[in-house]
Amino acid sequence: MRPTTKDLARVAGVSLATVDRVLNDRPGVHRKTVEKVNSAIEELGFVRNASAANLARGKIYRFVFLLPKTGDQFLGELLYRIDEANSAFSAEMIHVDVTRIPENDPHRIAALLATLDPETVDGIAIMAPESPQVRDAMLRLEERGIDTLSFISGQSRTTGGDAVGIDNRAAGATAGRLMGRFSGARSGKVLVIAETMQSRDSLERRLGFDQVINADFPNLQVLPSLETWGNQARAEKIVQTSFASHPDIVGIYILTSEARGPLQAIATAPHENGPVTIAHERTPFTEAALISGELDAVIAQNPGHLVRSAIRILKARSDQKEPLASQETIRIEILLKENT
Amino acid sequence: MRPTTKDLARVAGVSLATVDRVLNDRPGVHRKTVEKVNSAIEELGFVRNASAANLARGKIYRFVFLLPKTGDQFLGELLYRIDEANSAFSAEMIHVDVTRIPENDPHRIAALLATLDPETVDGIAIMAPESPQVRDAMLRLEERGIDTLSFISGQSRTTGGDAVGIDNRAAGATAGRLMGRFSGARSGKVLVIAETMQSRDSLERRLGFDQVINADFPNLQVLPSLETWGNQARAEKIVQTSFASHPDIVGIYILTSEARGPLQAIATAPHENGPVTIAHERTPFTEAALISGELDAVIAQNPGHLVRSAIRILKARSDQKEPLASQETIRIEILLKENT
DNA sequence: GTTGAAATGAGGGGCGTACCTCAATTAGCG
DNA sequence: CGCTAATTGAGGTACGCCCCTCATTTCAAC
Repeated sequence: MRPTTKDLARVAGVSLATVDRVLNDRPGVHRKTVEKVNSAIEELGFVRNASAANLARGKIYRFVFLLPKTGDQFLGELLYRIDEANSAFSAEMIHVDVTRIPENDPHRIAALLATLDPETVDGIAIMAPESPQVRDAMLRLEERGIDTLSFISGQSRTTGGDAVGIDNRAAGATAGRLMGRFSGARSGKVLVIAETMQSRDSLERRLGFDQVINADFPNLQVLPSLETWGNQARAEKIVQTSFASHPDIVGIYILTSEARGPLQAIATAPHENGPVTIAHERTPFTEAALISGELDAVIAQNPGHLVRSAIRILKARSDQKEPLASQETIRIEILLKENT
Repeated sequence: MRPTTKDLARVAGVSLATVDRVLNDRPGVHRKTVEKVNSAIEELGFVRNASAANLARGKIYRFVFLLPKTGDQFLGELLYRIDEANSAFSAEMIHVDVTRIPENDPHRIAALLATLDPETVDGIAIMAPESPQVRDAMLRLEERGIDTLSFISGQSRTTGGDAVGIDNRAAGATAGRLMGRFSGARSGKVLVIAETMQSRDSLERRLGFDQVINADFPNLQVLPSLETWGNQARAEKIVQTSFASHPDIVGIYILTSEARGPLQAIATAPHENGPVTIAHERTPFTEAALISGELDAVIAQNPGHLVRSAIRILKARSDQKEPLASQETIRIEILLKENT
């Protein structure tokens, strides 16, 4: 039988009321008494029954995911996983909501954050490009008692709050290592394609990529990043131009989470050499491309894990507990045809 | 406010007692009445409060991990993660125990399984080489109401029960792909080192490895598997002999979860070419070897994830629920220096 | 209609904890 | 010593559900 508060009271030689006061940090307990209870906890190995506590409290966890309004297949995957988690965690009194806002409108994001009510929301995971407005709004939310979390792409890690997502510099470096090793002894140029290089994430990936290539693969020369701006026609044009002016392209690195546009552009552009092609994020499209051989490797982060991790961290914060660090580290996954 | 059983009773137009009968599959309820309650559940989106239910039931989950008596750093990691999970899940009334048995003694394993009492144990995760005795014992356990799970290395997947672990053929294939790509255009031989090839896991990995190499990398020739039998002196001898008789070794694949012995053997044996070296499982040793460059890649499965996944699956089975498939799939991880 | 079985209702006690009130005891201070 | 403040105890109610008992109603077969 597991020890209960009754056992604690007995062993500590105090009343249930006092045990309760100590367990819940209520005031008006003598220092000595607190210690008596704490050593009884030690002695018995008492662990509070979370179910009973939450039941008594009537505790419901209400979390929000703030996501971009528009997005690619990766975002779709996230939405699906949030939905899935919502069902799975419902029995544990965890409810998750999704709010979507144009991601390039930091003012609107900040405004929305300002309207959140601690009575209605316990915590929020925010996926938004770095901006002072958002960062400030997050800080103010914390002050008002709503936990915040940078989700995937985010505010700089120095905010104090946690962040869920991969280290993009390391992800870029991983892509760089694969690019270098996969292209073997061949010399030539490497094309880097991004939707935009405005974002911190893209910059970090590029940085990591360049570091590895420059340090260990002098046979490769990384070209300036091409930006598609999410425009297919433009993507095809810039890719075509690149192939034309660089006949010695041996590698292509697609920074963007939506690899579809660039890959289609590459497929339609005439080129040779079978360049090594690496992209980010597992989506139905990249998965198919891996199988077919259009892609040689995909650097990914598990969307389901990202979502559940964010939820667990917010829950732990709400419970004033430490999350299990080892469980909440998002791995930089490397997907090949064989381990997809 | 979340709907409770009271709301269900009201909406369905029945009493609390009947709601309870339906929710817990108790007999003596008319088909029509069951339907009334079920549609009320639908209508309200009722989800049973798992905390309250478990509290009322006095439910405690007691699981056991059956692990080998002797093992390497990977086993140590597993033990640590089990301990960690035990603390983390304690508040949710989940208790985990570890029992260790010499893994090559299927009779003793079967005997131990036969002694388990459903009053004391709800489920067990078993890490043991495939054997008819163990498989039968598992089936009998299931009949007696104790859930069983093949853990990491296991009984063939056709047992009916779940299994937690990676697809070893795919893991071997992944290693093969990396070996092929990393060795570039070079031609030569590939050394395969295992502790033993007796186990199903080793065979499957080798199979997957060979398939990929044979299909896509005709420049590589995979040598017969060397077996160290867990003996360091022997490991060094066979590695040395291999290097001596095959001057053109361009790759080394260590099947064994303990890469330490083989790697040390390789380090002490004179060789050239800087062969591509790939091993399995992340341990302090393989991690260091990745950083130092002694290893080019590691194929791994996350020990913490394995442990928690096993626990969650056993819990779900105990609750008669479906586990979240996407969360319980163990990924075949590829670790490079950059994403360790 | 009678009868027996099946179905349903009403109600209570309990799980371990939170949170509240009020009384009782103790400690500290002048 | 008396007085106030600090500390502690006792007890109750609640949370949502499980599980049990006993009575009552409904139904179907005769």
